[in-house]
Amino acid sequence: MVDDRKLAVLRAIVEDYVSTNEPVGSKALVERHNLGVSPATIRNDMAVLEEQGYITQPHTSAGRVPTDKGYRLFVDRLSQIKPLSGAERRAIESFLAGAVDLDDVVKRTVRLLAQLTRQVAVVQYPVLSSSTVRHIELVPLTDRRVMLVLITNTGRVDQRVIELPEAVDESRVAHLRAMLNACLDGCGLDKVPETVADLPEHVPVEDRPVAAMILSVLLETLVERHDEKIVFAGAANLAAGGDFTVGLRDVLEALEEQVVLMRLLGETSDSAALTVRIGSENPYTGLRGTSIVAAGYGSGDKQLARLGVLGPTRMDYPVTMGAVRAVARYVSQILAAS
Amino acid sequence: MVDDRKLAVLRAIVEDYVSTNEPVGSKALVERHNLGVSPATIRNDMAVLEEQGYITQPHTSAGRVPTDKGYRLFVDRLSQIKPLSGAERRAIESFLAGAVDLDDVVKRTVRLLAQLTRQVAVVQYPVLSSSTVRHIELVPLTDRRVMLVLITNTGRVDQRVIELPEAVDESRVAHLRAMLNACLDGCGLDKVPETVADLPEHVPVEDRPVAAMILSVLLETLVERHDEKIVFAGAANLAAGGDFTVGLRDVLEALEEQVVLMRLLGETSDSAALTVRIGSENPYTGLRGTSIVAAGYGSGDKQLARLGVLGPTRMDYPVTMGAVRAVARYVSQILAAS
DNA sequence: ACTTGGCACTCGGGAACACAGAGTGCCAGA
DNA sequence: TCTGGCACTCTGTGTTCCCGAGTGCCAAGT
Repeated sequence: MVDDRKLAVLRAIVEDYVSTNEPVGSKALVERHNLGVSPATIRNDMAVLEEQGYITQPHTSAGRVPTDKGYRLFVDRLSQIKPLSGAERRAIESFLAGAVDLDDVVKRTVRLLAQLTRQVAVVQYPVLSSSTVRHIELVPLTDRRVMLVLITNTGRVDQRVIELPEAVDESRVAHLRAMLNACLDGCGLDKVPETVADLPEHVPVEDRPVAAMILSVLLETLVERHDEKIVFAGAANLAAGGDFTVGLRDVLEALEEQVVLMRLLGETSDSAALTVRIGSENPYTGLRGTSIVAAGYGSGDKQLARLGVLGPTRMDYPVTMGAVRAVARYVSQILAAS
Repeated sequence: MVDDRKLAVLRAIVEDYVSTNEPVGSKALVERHNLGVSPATIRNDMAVLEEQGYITQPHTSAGRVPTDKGYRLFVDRLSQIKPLSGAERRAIESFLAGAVDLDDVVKRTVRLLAQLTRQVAVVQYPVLSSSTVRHIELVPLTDRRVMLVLITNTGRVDQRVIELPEAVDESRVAHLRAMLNACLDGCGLDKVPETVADLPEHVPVEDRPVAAMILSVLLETLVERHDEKIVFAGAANLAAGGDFTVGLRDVLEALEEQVVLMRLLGETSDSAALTVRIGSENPYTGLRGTSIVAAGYGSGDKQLARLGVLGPTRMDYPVTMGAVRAVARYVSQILAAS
């Protein structure tokens, strides 16, 4: 039914359409690729492919365009991820190596990815729950107010100002701080709730309200900030290729909607592998016409979060996938080293 | 030469053009505004205004459109900043009041401003140099590596990982930390360099290389992060109004170019007042056709940074200016309170 | 000196139309 | 199963035409 030549035709159609952005016809196809058969034969194949739903024609008697299903087949079976050139690899490496802290790593990564793929890049901050507590700091601001700073082994720093129920002097704060660090240093963030559960009982009675308040904020911080933070870059690339003159608005909206982005990147996050979501496979309405290529990254074997790019369905999947995979690997390296 | 009625005509043209987005002709003008004269008279006035460069016609025999110079005159002399409604004020207040830390304040502010003005909002993080050191923390990560965390009175937290020239144990780190805090607590950030200048001499000889390293990173942090951080939101609004179908790319690029944004917001930052920069007054090429309305904000009398919106030259200046001013004030309040 | 009505003129934008070109589907023959 | 040929169907483009909104100017009125 779908023999080898038909697959070759589909591949050729995808490749040509991606590079020219115009519906591709049977004649042009045999000219550009040496398929060894005549246009008429191709036409027959195309008719079959269309019936199967892999390609479609914008109007009667125009060339064919791949459908989402066609792209899917292309990605799954017809294409090979294209590795980056040596020069690109070196560029990535040196660019990422210059990062000074986690924020910087993320910022550089997202820019790099955007530039490399000429698409919109999206990077999720490392998920807290798979990291461990490196240090907890309590900084007295006034006598009824302290700042809680949480530092993790991935270099992430979270801060919250806490309004205390009563005035507390420095030494009590110092004591609480010491206690917190003693309990939690090196503790996995997902373990924190159970670890602190009975902590208030080990505290002098008069300190309990304060301790309870601090712990509740600490837990809140862990939960709320869980994986809330996502950054993107390269929105200008959306306006570049002639695609998206319509729908651009929706895409921009989705990009600013952290929740939507989260779901796009994360919904498949059980696997660290390269994930491609094509057009209508996408859960979000405004993102028909866009595809997402994402990969997990993390230090060592622990997966921390995901990153990827978002672009028109009509994108160069082999190259994009290569870039995303490479960047994910390099970021993992960098993070593992710090 | 430019008498009252001509000014009234200019005002009417700006108002009509802003609301309809179509060149406005003499007839429509007398219909919509009761100017008490005939279209022919208006035509004469318009001819003069055009000669003076305040308005122009896209093609011979089309209506008139304000020039940048025309908008400028409108903003300076013909319009009154429109205060927000009570409901809007309350909404702002409650929305900003929910912020938990500085990051959150900034994030909420930028979203609020974007939503309020239906334009792209831009907020610069408070400039470090006008804040003071609240606390400095050194966290040992490994024996040759510490994390430096700098907390300011505005709630800003900066972090840097430092590679030490030699192994250092906890107690030495604790000692250095104590010393740093003793010296710098409450110190204005702009005063830090001179304050720490002779610090290494007060340190045991064997600690000097480490101390010097830490101080140099601290100074770097102050300088580099000086006012580097800017966030924006509402890019989707660009695609909304029919403006910008062309040039959108440039605008998006500018938005991601921190440096450009900085200059746009900051170049007039000597004054805390409301600043409007219209179209070609703008230093950046890609931003012809866009205007910027910005204001300084800060706690108390100290100006910390600037915020504003960026939109098409054809924007509703009175409303936008009102919104920017109001938000700047509320943010200042919130920051002063924390 | 300013305002007004009248009038001829100028464009831009939309509708109607024709036409070339690319592409298809189908059929009969190899 | 492939191929060449042929008739057919579209889209996109260019042309022409016309309407309407708007202008500039002039001469007359206040």
